Amino acid sequence: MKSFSKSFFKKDTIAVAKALLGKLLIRETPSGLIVARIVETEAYLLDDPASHSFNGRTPRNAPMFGVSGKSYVYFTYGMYNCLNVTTNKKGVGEAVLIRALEPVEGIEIIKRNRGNVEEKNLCNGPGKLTIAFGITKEENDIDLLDEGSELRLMATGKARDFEIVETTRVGISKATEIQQRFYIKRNKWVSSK
DNA sequence: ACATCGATCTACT
DNA sequence: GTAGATCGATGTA
Repeated sequence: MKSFSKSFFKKDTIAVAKALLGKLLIRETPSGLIVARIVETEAYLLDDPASHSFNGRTPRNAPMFGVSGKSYVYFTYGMYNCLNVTTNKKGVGEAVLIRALEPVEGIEIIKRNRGNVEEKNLCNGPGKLTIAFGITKEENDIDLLDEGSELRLMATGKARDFEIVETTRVGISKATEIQQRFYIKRNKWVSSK
């Protein structure tokens, strides 16, 4: 494993959304470490009507307009949280939504957090993976590149060994034609929809 | 004050 | 495999 360079997330958001596939999300919990591989992402750009940042900066989406490489956690459906990684320069409101994870380590903790669900359903959706990782608005706007963070990202140091599928995004009512959802081809941990 | 937005689970077929 | 039920936060008027 190796850390990311700060500049990694300043690249254009679509490139980051693709580059995040195969990278590791790490969570420190009181009961131990959880590690999972990112297998599905979506890019949300500044000029995108489906993006929270489309109508400008507000208290909720402020992390998207801050520096890159931080978390943006938002609450949806009155019961779920979703995790994004901020991208691009300060002042440019863009982010990548993490949609699905493949458990690598700490799967017993994930199972305890998720309750009685099938193994493949543990982290195959943005609301599911935040439950699995115990992520709430407490984890909003934290530095995902700092090794001291309880939630952080790591690169693997390995070359990419999978193909990326590009398709339309899930669960949005605007800009549904934009193909900015990316996932690892033939990976069984990708969300079903 | 009110309209808009969206992920998951359950129960059933 | 799928239809239906579930709610609160947000932003604008």
